[in-house]
Amino acid sequence: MTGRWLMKSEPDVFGIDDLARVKVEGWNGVRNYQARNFMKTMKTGDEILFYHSNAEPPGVAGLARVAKTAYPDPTQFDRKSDYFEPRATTADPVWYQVDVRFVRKAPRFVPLDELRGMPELAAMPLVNKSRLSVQPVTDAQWAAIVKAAGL
DNA sequence: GCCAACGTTGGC
DNA sequence: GCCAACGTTGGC
Repeated sequence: MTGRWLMKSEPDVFGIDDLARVKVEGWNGVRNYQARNFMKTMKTGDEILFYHSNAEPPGVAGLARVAKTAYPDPTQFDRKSDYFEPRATTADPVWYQVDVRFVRKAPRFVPLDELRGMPELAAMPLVNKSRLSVQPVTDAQWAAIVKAAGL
């Protein structure tokens, strides 16, 4: 069964247009255990809603897929990286990433205030003040968002 | 840029 | 194991 997810990214750093350009991106820099654990359960081909956080406005911007399952995030080993993790060793990594492949931009961007107004989404961490940057999406939630976005 | 909400760290 | 202090996320 294909998993469905929502992943947040700040468009000033890496947005849907960046993913469209590079096609495949390693989703590095996740430093939250819950988000990491979700990524570890992702399978190749799982579908991803690409969400723009810290944006004006924030909202769902496009569709992507998991291109490669979880593997150690190399930035954790890089002393010069903001994401350096002193506890991590190559034999025992702490953080993981997946590769994400661009599918398409949303024909219609769906802003957060509209997502908040959709009753199907009331249980989503996204609209419940959670900062969780990687979260699962149920079939009903997926259907509602995909419809609103024209995806 | 502000700051509330939340997650993590570390002293005890 | 508690919880205060601190750091980060992300909407506004």
